[in-house]
Amino acid sequence: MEAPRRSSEAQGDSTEPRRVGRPRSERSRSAILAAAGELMLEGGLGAATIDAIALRAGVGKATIYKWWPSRAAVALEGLMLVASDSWNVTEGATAMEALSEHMRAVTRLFTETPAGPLMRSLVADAQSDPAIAEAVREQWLEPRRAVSQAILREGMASGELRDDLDLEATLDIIYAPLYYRLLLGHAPLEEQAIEPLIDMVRRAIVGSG
Amino acid sequence: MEAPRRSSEAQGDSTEPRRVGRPRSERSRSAILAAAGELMLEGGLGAATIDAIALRAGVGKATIYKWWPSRAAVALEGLMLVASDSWNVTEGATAMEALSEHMRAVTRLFTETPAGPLMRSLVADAQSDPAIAEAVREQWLEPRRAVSQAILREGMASGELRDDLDLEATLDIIYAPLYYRLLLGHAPLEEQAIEPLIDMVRRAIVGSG
Amino acid sequence: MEAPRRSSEAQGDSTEPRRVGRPRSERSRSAILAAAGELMLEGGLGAATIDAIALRAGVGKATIYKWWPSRAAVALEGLMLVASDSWNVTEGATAMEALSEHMRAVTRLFTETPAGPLMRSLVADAQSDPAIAEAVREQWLEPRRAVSQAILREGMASGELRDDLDLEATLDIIYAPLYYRLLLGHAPLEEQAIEPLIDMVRRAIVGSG
Amino acid sequence: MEAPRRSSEAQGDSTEPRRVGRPRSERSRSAILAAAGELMLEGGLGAATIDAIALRAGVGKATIYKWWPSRAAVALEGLMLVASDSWNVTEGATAMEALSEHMRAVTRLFTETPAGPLMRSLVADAQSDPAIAEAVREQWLEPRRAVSQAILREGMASGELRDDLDLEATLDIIYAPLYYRLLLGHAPLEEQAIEPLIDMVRRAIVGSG
DNA sequence: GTGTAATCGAGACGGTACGTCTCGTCTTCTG
DNA sequence: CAGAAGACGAGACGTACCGTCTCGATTACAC
Repeated sequence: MEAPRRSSEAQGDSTEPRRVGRPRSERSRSAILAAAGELMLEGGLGAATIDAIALRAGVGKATIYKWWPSRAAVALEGLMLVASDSWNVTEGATAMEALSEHMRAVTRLFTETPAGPLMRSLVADAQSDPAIAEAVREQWLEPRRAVSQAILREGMASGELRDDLDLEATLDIIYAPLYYRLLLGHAPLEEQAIEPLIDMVRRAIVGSG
Repeated sequence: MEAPRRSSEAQGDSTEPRRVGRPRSERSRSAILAAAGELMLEGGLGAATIDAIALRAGVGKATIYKWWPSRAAVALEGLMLVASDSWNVTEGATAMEALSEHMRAVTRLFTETPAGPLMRSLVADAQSDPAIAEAVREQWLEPRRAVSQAILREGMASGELRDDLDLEATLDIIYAPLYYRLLLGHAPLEEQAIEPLIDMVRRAIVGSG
Repeated sequence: MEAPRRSSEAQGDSTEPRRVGRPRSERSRSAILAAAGELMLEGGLGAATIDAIALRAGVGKATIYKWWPSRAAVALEGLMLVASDSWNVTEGATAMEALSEHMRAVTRLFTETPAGPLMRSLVADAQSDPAIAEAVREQWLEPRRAVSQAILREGMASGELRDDLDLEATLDIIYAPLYYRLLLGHAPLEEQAIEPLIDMVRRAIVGSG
Repeated sequence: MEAPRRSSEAQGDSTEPRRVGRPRSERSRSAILAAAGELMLEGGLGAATIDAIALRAGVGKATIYKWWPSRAAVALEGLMLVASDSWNVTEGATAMEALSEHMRAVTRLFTETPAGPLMRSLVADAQSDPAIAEAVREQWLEPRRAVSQAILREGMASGELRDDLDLEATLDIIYAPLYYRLLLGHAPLEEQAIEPLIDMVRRAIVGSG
């Protein structure tokens, strides 16, 4: 996949790429992302074929392929869109309060927005396409993990958390159960239902002293 | 999906089903499972198409569809086969020792056998087919979780583990990171690499006294 | 195809082939022929698959292949059965009367018995299998043409018919329109509807003197 | 079958069907027709499977199914193509001369071009599919019969032919033997071999006075 | 009666072709 | 000249029959 060739939030690269001809239609872009999200919510992931997205969005298939290299890239950008404003870290809170709220926010994101189906689609496609897997890791997972990592470092510095935490392992303990439940569905993924998971995290990382 | 209509481990049902006609060929069954496993190892999950499995196994496609309702059902049975003897619980060990060894065994299973690719294929397909998701949960996840659950109960009774553990959450803490790493690949899934994860589990579930 | 390996009307070959073991079941043979005829009448020729015939007849497929080399062979024998007693030549009649009645008999055979669908099946299969074509010619066409040929020779000898008839061409003029209508269905194939065809034959072969 | 949804000879329907999108590829159309004809000549009718045609033509199977509803429809259009310029009526000739030449032209068409195999394929398929049968009658048989019918009417008007001819029966006498020999192969279908058939027709339809 | 041997039903098997679907690319016309 | 419309080559899908191959059960003759 190697990431969308272009994306909307042009990350300020000064070398603008020959601005000639008809500019990209913003209408198309948002219609495509919306159609993809809707189809995944309505008919499951299998319903969001490229043909179906193009039809629903009133867009030519080539337009999709022009801007995104694969269905997963569309999903990834859709995910970014949906999740864009849902990663606010609670200010002036303890590390454990911030982490708890973060876990609840991820849960709400997965259950109350198209982010859940979009993420499931991404993980599914990532299993057979390493490029998609890498894009998910680099563009989705790592940025989010960085948020929690900062909280953890702060908590370790303040003495609230153990000072011998393995950061990678701790992040896995925090996130893994949420993705595990999203993908396997063996247990509910709801705000209340994850409190026991938060407790497990607390016991594992708060200083025992 | 509703599981293979028949499987190998004929569970001794006394009402034998009219033994007429040519019996099922054991050769076909094992060739199909073997071909599926090989193809997943060689060419990734995308390479294990039904056509390719049939070709590799020297088998008609209809034979596959006769005994398994979907590609995922083949993978599930292949998984059972590969994993059949790898779930031995360490006898006479503490709960934490047993759980540690269990986590290492799962890790080895995923990394050193076709079980890893098979499981990845199953989870991927489960995202767009609820029947597959249910089969994975009922035939794979739950039986394995039952093993750990027994260990946990024993540890709680003996006082080795906290007596206020939420079993579901504990099981998620144990298994989720392994599947998370298998599916996302953001961190290594090796026997040494998971020691920090085992530590996290230990801190979360061993009595703090 | 090369003709049924064995058929019912055992033509008394003295070298009997070791008459031990269970003899052929007459029940199977007639059930197969009946099922084939019924299926062709009911669902068109496409419905008379070997699988369907075996199912309808309550017979194993192998039993069919044991005694007939192809679906066409079954049809051919079914045709013989249906047509067995319908080729009586009118005695003591003029050649033209005999031929007229013969054409009407063929017409009745094709429209009022399974012989029509059976013949259509045979001709269809003969287009892609030369062996079937040959069997149809040798076992069906030629014997019937011989009947008309005898009538023609007699009529030529008696002076009723022209004495310069080309026999092959005459036989084609007699039979071809009937098969043409059976196979293409562009015009009705009924006893009354073929009177004009009989007239054409009369004009072509009766002496003009 | 209901005939190709569109064909080449666009019959000038004023309601043009929204000319947007990529137009149909003429290359594909002719490659498919050519491949079908070649395969029938080379390997018999059984060799002209849709898979084989698509492979030979370098075309996706869906492209064939998009424009033709069945293998027979492809054959029918191939037949039109092959036969397109072979139905010229001899001008300024007697009716009997015109009919004779017409019968010879049909014979040449069946023996010296792919039209023979194509027609055999069509008739074979027509036996189990009424839609194909109707297409053959309406799109092939009737237009050709109309040619002969015109000749017959003229000949009857001029007094060259009997004035009491039954047209349907006469057309059958003319065409049936040719198709009969094509389909059954009991007698040669060559230009010389059909002279006796032409004689039979002459005797049947030329005024006896 | 008791073999012995061929037949029977049932149905699983390796294949081939079917007709449908989705993919990602290409080609044309329209705004 | 960007983009919608949609045709295209490719190839996997799941189904239907093909003709062959086991099976166990059933005959009937030969001993």
